[in-house]
Order: sequence, then C-alpha cells, then structure tokens
Amino acid sequence: MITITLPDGSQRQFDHPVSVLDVASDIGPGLAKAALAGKVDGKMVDTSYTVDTDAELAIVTARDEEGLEVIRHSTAHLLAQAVKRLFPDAQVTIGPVIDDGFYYDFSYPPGFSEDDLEKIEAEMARIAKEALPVKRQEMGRDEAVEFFSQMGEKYKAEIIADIPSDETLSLYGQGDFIDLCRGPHVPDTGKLKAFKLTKLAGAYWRGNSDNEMLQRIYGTAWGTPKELKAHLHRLEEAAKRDHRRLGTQLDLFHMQEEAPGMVFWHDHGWRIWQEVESYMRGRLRKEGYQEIKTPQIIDRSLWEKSGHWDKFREHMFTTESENRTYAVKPMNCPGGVQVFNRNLHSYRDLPLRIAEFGSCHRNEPSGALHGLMRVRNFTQDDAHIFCTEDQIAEEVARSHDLVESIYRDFGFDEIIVRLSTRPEQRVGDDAIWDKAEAALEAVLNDKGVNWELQPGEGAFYGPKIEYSLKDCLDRVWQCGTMQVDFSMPDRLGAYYIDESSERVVPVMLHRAILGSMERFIGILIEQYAGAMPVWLSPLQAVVMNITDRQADYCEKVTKTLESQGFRVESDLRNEKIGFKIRERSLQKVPYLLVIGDREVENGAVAVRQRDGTDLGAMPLEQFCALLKEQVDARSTGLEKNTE
RNA sequence: GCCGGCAUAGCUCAGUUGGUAGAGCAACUGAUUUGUAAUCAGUAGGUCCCGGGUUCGACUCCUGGUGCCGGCACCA
Repeated sequence: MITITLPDGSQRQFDHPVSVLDVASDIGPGLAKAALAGKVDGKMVDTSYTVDTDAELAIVTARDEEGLEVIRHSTAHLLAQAVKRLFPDAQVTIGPVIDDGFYYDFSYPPGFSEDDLEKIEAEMARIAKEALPVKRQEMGRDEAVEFFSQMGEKYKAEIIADIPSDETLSLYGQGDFIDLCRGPHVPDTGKLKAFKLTKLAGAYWRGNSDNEMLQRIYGTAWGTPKELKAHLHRLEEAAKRDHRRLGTQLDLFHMQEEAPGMVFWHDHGWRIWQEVESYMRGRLRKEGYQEIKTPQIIDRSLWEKSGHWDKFREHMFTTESENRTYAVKPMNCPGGVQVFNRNLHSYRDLPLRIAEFGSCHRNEPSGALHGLMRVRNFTQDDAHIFCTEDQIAEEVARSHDLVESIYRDFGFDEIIVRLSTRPEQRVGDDAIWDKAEAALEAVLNDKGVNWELQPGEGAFYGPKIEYSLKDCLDRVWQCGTMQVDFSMPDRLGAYYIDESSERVVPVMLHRAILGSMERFIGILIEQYAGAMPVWLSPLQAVVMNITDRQADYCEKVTKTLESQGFRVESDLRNEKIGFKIRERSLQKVPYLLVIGDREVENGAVAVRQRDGTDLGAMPLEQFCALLKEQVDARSTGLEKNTE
C-alpha cells in the first residue's frame, strides 16, 4: 500500500507504484491534462516518474512558478530541436532558464540573422503541434561523452567530460532530438503553446572572450498566450520609462556622435544633478567629511606608482605635452592621497574622511556604453577614508548606514548588496585579503543584510561591498561601493604617526554612495518614469494665466515662490488653459497653478497636482507651505506616475 | 572589442522594383483672450550618418568607417 499525501493534506492510497500522471488522473482529467511535472518530497520530477513508497506529492502546472520554469526549460529544448532541424550543422551547447524565459547557445560559425529567428520560431510551433512525447533516459558519464561525440556534438561532450565520472546523467529525447538535461520536462511538446523568440546575440563559449563566439537565441515562454501577451505589454510599458527616451522628451540631456559616452546636460537635467549633488554635500558635512577637488590630468608617473598604469593603461585617455605623458584621471584616489600626504597626520586625526565629486574619464569598450548608465566621462561621489585597522569595521558600518539612509531618501527600498572577494590578479598577500574580506562580511552580517557573494569579483587592491539598483527592465547596475584597500596608501607613501611616534601606513577605504552621478540620475529617471519627486523636480510649479488680465499677478506669484527658493516659471503665452495644462503635464511638472480673475481677486492660486487631482483654490501662503512640506519630506509617494 | 540589428526635418516615423524626399508634433508668423490634457490659418525647415564604388542616374545596390540599440566580454 502506498500513501500519497497531497499539498492540501488529503491522502490517496494505491496498492501499486504510481506515476505522477496516474495520481493526477486519479484526482481528475483536467489536472492530468494540466500536469507538467511533479514535486515528490520537495524534489521536481517528470510526470512519468514512478512513486513506489509513501510520499508527499504536488502536481505542478503552469500556474506554479516551478511549472513556468519547466515550460521555459522545455521551450529551450524545443528551440534547440528546431535549430537542429533547420541548421543541421549547428551544434548545441547550453540552454538555461532565466527570468521570464530562456536562452540557448549554438555553435554555428556562419551565424544566424534576424530573419532566421522567424523561421526557427515557426519550426518550433510546428514541433509543438506534433506533440512529441518527451522521454527521459539515464546514462553513465563516459557513455554519454561517447554518445555525444559520435553525434558530432563536441561542445556537449566537453561539458559532460567535466562532470565526475561516477555520476549517472539524464538525457531527454523528443522525436529526433536528444539533449543532456537534469530535467524535469513537460510530458510532450504539445504543452508548449505560448513562447516567442526575442533576441539574437553573440556569447562567448564558457563566458570567456578568448573562446569562440556562439550564437545565443533568447526567448520568453509562458503558460498561456494571454500571459505571453501581458509580458510583452509590460516590456513595452517599461520601455517608456527608459531614461534615454525621457532624457530627450523632458529635455534633460543629450549625447552625440562627436563625444561618445559623454553627456551634454541641458538646463533641466542639470538642475536634477545640482539638487542631488547639494543634497549629498549636506549629508557628507553632517557625517564629518572634508571635500576636496583634484586635477583632471596628472602625470603618468603617479599612475605608475598607484598601479593603474600597469593594469588599465589601455582604458586611460592620455595626452603628451613637452615630452611628458599625462593621463586624464580614471579615478580619484591617487589625487586624494596627495591631499592626505600634504600634511603630517596624527593617529588622533583618524579616521579622516575626504570626499570629492570627481569627474573621471575611462575609455570604456564601445560595446559597453549604455545611455547614462555606462559612460566614458562620469562623476563619482567619491570619498577616501584613512583609518587604522581597528577602525575599519566602524567606518564600514557607518558608510553602510549612510548608503541605506540616502537610498531611502531617493525612494529606493530594494537594494542589491553583494560582497566581491579577491580576484586572481591582485596585489597584497593573502593574510591581508583574509582580514579585509572578513571585516566587510562581519559588517554585513552584523547589520542583518541580505547579501550575496561574488567570488573573484573584487578590485585588484581589495575586496568590496557593492550596492546595486535595478533599471526599468530589471537590469542591475552597481551604484554604491565600499572597498578596503591595504595597498594603495603604501604605494603612494601615505602614513600617519602613531602613539609611539612611529610612522604607520593607514588603511584606505574607497567608497561611493551614488557611484556615478550619471548612472544614479539615469536610474532615478527610470524609477520615477521622469516624474521626479518634488524636491528633485527641475520645475516644481508653473504659474499659468487664463487671459492677459492675470499676467501681472502671475508674475508676482512666480516671484514670491522663487524668492522662497522654489523652482517656478510663469507660462503667460496666449494659449488656452487646456493646452498649457497638457503641455506642462507632459513635462511632468508636479504642480500647475491656474490663475483666473477669481484667483486674482482673492489672492489665491488654483492648484492642480501632477496626477490630475484638482486641489482647488487656496491662498498663496498655503501653497508655499504645501510645497515646502513636499520638499522637506523628500516625499516620493504622494502621486502616482502619469503618462 | 565580439555577435545581431538600426541610422531620413528639432522629436516620432513613412518612403513601393534605383528616377535627387513626405506626415504628425515641435518651431516661426498672424488671427483668437480662452477656467483644468491639443483653437484656427499660414510659413519655414533635409550633405537622407560619413567616405569610396557600381550606374545615364543612388536615400535605395556594393564596400570601408562612425555612432546608436539588444546581448556577450569588460567595468580600477
């Protein structure tokens, strides 16, 4: 007797071993049809899997997150099968599930074109219609290597050869196609009916740029056509928040061919920048930072000392003059250390926190550039904290709190925190790295932060904590960073005098909170879809008259608001009020003040909020107070975004 | 840098098999003085990304660049 316990706690008895599908059928024909896989005692299995002991079982359908994963994984196989049918010379490699979909990498030297995607997708639909049963079989490692080698699939064979020899592997076959896979998979290809190939890209074999470039095909897959459609619609909506599109629409900035990866900030964009910068400056002052400014171009010798010349020379902009070579600074730390070195420091001065809004130039690979997110000229809200080893934990903790508090002010709740540890190429011995990594990890754990480890991703001089945010398409961008550096101060001759009058090399913490001003503003724009919170809005209110009769009064209102430090404009054009409101709404101005004869008479302003809400007429003083409250609170949640 | 795409007016885009370009919005001018998301009329605006080539003729075809977009690699 076998007892199967279902998720709702109910039990079913069988006097013989049963497959997942049997159980589903036993429950009902609808479920049997919807069954994509099963979960037996927490483990995902095929519907054909046989249960021969008492177990907990859940039938997995397209409604479950796991079901969607199965669909996506199976659709990747479907893609591979279609490609093999149409391009027999293509070799398969790997095809994992990713957010909302999957991809599959093929080796196909002639390369695919965009047109090929359509053909492949059509072939996939055909195979799905054939409803080919998907069958699992097992094989020993060596046997599997032999199997795929004979098929001419050398990439598959190579992958399998890396698996320990005593492992048994599973293979999944459907019609004329077979692939190595852990599974589970849908019972037959007919279960796949809502997918779309989305993009074609190159990707290096095993992620290494020394290797061959493969052809990667991305796709998305869902349980129903309706879900697929909704997903595509979400992508369209997200594209409307793209900071590059909004940058043009809202006249914030532009870029042009003559200065690739560099930004021309327009008045409104620059107002956002200045507001962000002055806010940061205020926070830093309170945290006991000094602020400095260092030269844009510095002799090569300093970069040689710091080690950057050796490692990053290819990516530095250089210039020659009178037989000397200079580099446009790619980072601020060597300059910052010069300021530190200019004075003799006592241990009593530490920690010494020195900030700089430093404009850096890096000749990034052309393919890396991406709007404001990845540029060649960016300004870091950089700082270097010189301290003793004992002070590291405290300083890292303080910076961490500062990051969290500042991100909150900007309206970000979801921060991705990662710890990147020693890379292969590095300076400093392992004992030092041990200490530095432990220090960072300890702070994150103390703070109860949910963080993720990125082994080997640290800087060449030290490990780092990275604080990342997501853009409108959920792409992750690193913003803040905290790096422990035991090497640079020594290389650049920094020291302080300790209690016994000895010279000691300080530890240097590199940290940025926003990271790059450009990137952070890019993310802000996408976060708010261009409707910046009042305190950051380039224009906080526009005063508009209905007829010429109210022009003087409008000017007076504007002057009053300006004198209180608000960013305000009059719109006295001879246009209908509806037209002005439309235009300014599209500009996402938070408050529109409509002035007609009634308002003039009562010394009032009629206030319309960005989301369309009419707050009605109120005395000017009351509006001033409202605006002030918004600015002070850095309120972000008041309104919903409007298109 | 690598793979795949794209590049036409300030912006968003049309442009059929090669016959020297068009719309909407914006801009400018005039009329209109208007109460919460588009008043009407007129005018002007282009080295069709840049350089070579094929052709009687190239926005269109070929070729070499540049930039941008989507990925990969990179990211001090």
